[in-house]
Amino acid sequence: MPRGIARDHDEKRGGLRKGAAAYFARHGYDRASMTGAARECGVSKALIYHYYDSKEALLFDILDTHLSELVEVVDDAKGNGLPGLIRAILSAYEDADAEHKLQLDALATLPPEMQAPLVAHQRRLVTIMADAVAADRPDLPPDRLRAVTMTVFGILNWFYMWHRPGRGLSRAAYADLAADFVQAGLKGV
Amino acid sequence: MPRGIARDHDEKRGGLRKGAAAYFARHGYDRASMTGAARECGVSKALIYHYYDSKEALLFDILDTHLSELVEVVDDAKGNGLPGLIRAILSAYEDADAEHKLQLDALATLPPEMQAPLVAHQRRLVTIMADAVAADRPDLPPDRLRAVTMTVFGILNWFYMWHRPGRGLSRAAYADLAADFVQAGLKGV
DNA sequence: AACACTCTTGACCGCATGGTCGGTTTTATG
DNA sequence: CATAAAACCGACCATGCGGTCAAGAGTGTT
Repeated sequence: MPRGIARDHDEKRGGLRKGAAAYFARHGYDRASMTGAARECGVSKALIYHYYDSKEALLFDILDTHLSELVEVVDDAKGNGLPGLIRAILSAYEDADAEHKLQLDALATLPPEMQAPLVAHQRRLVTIMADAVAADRPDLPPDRLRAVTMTVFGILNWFYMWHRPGRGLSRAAYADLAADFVQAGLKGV
Repeated sequence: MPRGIARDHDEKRGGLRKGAAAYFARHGYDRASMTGAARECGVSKALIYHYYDSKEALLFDILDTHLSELVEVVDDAKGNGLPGLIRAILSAYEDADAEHKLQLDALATLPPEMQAPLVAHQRRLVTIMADAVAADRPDLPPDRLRAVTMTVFGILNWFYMWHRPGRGLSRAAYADLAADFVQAGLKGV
């Protein structure tokens, strides 16, 4: 038997994933070229195609890894109530701004069969959040519960669009503000 | 002097703007081809280039028209307080889902000098919203005022991502819920 | 009627892109 | 040490894109 896969195969792949995610997010997935992503990672384009079958497969791996980690974080935090969830999610985005941005504006470009497992992850996040909201407001009918849940995600998902590190409230300070805002808001609907 | 511009020039241009916006939004601005947009509008690609200098110029006109109308609507509604503003914005998005989506994910692809006037419109919207928030909570320091303002925009801008016409709460019902949520939330920060 | 210009088109062009290929180097395994 | 596959690359290819062009049809003005 000849040599198998390199010992650092997974780390290399991870490096490409991270580098490509940053490049894709900065330029927009569609505009970003594989040649550019390769240069950003310091490798040849052909090497990326050694690790990934296609640009789409690379994007899928980026999003799948990101969403899996997010589900894990949220799963661990669901015991701490709605404020705990909000803080956990904002904190998890800390080093994943690129991946998060990609999720919002490139996921839809994948073919349905690749989208499906990613959407399943998203649904799990939504379910956990909805449960946390329902714990505070068990009286809400389903459609209002869903509306409030998506309202919370709107707040969280919008954060990366306006927040500039080092300016204005810190991430942690905003997490506190958002948690307070949501908890108070919940009493008003 | 020979003939001037056709009487229906502006309507034709408006039709292209609307058709192209829908097509761009459905496929994503970068993926969407001018050939496809032309087919959607029932004209040849060359004709679009008769009305617009470039794909970017077309995008600019779509966004500029949309944001101008939005500023107008918001300006008219700013007398009705925060809830009035929220309802006015959600209602204005009613027939502008495509334009709104484009604003969020394609504006950044324009060159800086084309972005500038559009960003100026956005800033005007933010200012008006911030004033409405400050009217309810004049005690908020600037960075918290800004954070709360962007929180409200997060709620509003996320709406199109999860709402499916005919399912769940109606647009108007959600506008009421969002207004209540924000007003209550404001008391908690 | 004659003109000059707009409106409209199908065919075409140069270029950047996603992806491939043949080859060289490296390395785990026997 | 031999070997077979993995790791890696520069050059290449086909396709689809934004944009152009030459030409015809239609129309307000003189």
